[in-house]
Amino acid sequence: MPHSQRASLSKSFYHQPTIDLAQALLGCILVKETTEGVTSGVIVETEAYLGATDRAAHGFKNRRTKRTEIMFGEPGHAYTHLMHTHCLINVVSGEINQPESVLIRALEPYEGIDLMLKRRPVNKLQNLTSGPGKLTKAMGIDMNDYGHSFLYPPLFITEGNKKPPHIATGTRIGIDNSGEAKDYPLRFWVAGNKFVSR
DNA sequence: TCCGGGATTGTCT
DNA sequence: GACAATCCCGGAC
Repeated sequence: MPHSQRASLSKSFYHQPTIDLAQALLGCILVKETTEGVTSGVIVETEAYLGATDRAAHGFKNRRTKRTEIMFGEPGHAYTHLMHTHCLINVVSGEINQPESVLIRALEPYEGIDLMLKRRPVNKLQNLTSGPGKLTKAMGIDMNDYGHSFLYPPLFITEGNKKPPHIATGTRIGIDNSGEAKDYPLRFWVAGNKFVSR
């Protein structure tokens, strides 16, 4: 059975602490269904953003705006936002009124690779979804997905097949202007995987 | 209304 | 390694 037909992860999965969730998501499958077809990929890289106390997070000091609103709600929803010309996707975590999230930074392509290549032509498969802006374009994820629940199609997450991966840890990418927060070890990836962003 | 900046990527040197 | 592309968001005025 293709992963796109498997059941999504349960609601309780998203209620674990943000750092635990960031690691638990590694090896799971992100699926997006559109009229063009189904695409999916194994999550191989994530970053945790700890909300009120994390200067690098959009929810720092509980800053609540139209953009960050979804993070103050229930975990398990999609927080999409624009960065330069790209759309980035996060999994909302933390309980109500805790603006925390997990950024999905890289995928290993799984289903619908032809469709992903059509949306985002690249020479090497390794470049297809190995970055937060790359994977959203390849899968057709955009601001229309803001606030969508990962429990249901057309955008959802299923359990992976493989055993729990070996997880490597490091500092987050692209937040050099965030004071001491730039040194927090909140980036997680599948050790040795070719599709990690860097 | 204006202005500065950003959780990126691709291209050029 | 450096830098431009490109555009929405949020704060200031």
